[in-house]
Amino acid sequence: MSYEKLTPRSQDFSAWYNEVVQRAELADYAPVRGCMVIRPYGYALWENLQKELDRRFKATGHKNAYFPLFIPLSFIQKEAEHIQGFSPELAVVTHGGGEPLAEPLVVRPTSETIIGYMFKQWIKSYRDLPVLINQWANVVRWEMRPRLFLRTLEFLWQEGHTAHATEEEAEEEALRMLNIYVDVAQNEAAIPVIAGRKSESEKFAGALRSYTIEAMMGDKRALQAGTSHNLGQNFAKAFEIQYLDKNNQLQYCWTTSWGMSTRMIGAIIMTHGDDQGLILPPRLAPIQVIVVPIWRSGNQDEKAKVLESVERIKRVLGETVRLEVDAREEYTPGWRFNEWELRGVPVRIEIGPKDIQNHQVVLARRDTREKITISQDQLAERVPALLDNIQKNLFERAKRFRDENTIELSDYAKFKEFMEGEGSRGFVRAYWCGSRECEAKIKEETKATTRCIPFEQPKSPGRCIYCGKDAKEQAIFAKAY
RNA sequence: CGGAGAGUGGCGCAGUGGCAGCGCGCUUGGUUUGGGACCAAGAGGUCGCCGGUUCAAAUCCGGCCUCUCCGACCA
Repeated sequence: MSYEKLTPRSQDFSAWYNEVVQRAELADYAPVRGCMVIRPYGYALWENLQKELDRRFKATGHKNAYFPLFIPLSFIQKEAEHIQGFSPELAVVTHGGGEPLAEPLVVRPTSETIIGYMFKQWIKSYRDLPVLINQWANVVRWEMRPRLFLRTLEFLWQEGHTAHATEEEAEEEALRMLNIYVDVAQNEAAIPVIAGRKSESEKFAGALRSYTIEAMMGDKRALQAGTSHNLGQNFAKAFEIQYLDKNNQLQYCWTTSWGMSTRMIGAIIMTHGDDQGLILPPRLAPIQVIVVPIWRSGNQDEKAKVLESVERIKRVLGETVRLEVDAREEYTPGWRFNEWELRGVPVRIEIGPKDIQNHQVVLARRDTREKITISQDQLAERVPALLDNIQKNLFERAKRFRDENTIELSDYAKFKEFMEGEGSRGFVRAYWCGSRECEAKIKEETKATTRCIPFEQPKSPGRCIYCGKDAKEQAIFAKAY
């Protein structure tokens, strides 16, 4: 590990981001362009996020299953908008076992089609509904410009797929799952998000309506952190997912799909990190507390006493918090402090000869880098409370940052000025008439896209920021990842 | 696919035709340890690939490949 300082966030955000990902050992570049290796520390973070999502999916009645990686090309082509949206980024297998394949196989970019095909086999009656399925999987999209965690050719995610008897049920499901994403993003990842509907041009290829949660990153750009789609009957019709209702009438199902990916790890890094490196929200941090013992070398007695206290700390906290000890003698305390700050551990416990003497420890919190000295007797009470406090603080801090960088505008000249130049100055809330033309013009002229039409809207209607015509709703505009 | 930059020990770089180097990391020994310690001795390289020029190429010429960053596209 090098001694070199990270590139400051303010100087070059993407250099900072790449350095943090690699030096914190979250991930590394793979030998194939656009592919990455998720290292144990990064994977542990993903597993914690998975647990929180999975728990909520199961609590709302969903069951996990697994569908194949390969999809017949013809499946993808069945839904018109779907193939249009995905064909540019498909990885296609043309040979197998040394022979050309009769029909090329697509490596799944998402699984609506193959799951739709299976739903057709499984669903016959209204009694079979709803079908509530989730799968944890990898998917492949041949992206032009990859970026660690945010956009890689292969990524990990969960994709939920459900089938319902009525439009209302499907709509309710899509919103229910979006709310779970809001909950996980805000309460686990400490990332404030704006929930809303995607515009027609930004919605999922083949969906009736797409819902999204949008977050603001540390460079004020927007990141889509999760999506949920009401697919209407589009896929049901393409794959003939039909059931007989109570009146013996054949009906098409209403389906949904929803996903959250390893991109969330990128969101966590870019929302909370600082010039020292990563800052992980306690609830998802693989290591919540790192203990750094300190002693003078050659003083065996002192070392024994310090390590004895460390054992006591482990006994007191080991059951309730994810705790590790870094007792490496080849690194000075200062080196270890920096190392664990780079890796984003929320709380550090420093314990050395002075502390032993006074029966105390030093707690250093990662978010504010503040140090507090407490009695060892208070550990069991103070450490979990501190973790909670950090979790809250991270969320509040990120929310404040987002709100400070969100502006409501009604004048297009001001809008343009706000979006001008490289980088981003934040989110704009503005009335928008809903037309594709205005949206496209705005994008062309400012590089800002509609991120979502938030559920929370002002009471009164207004005038479109671009064309000035009547507009029922406001949209969030921003430069996005 | 357009624009920019880079490929030389694990990482970061220097090296404009003549012995392949520096810093960090790594190994060993010793001294250290409350905010990125120090000393000493080591290990580690077909200089991205192919071809050409030359007595001689990391260096010059031609071609190719790869990666990163910025744009178009996207979870």
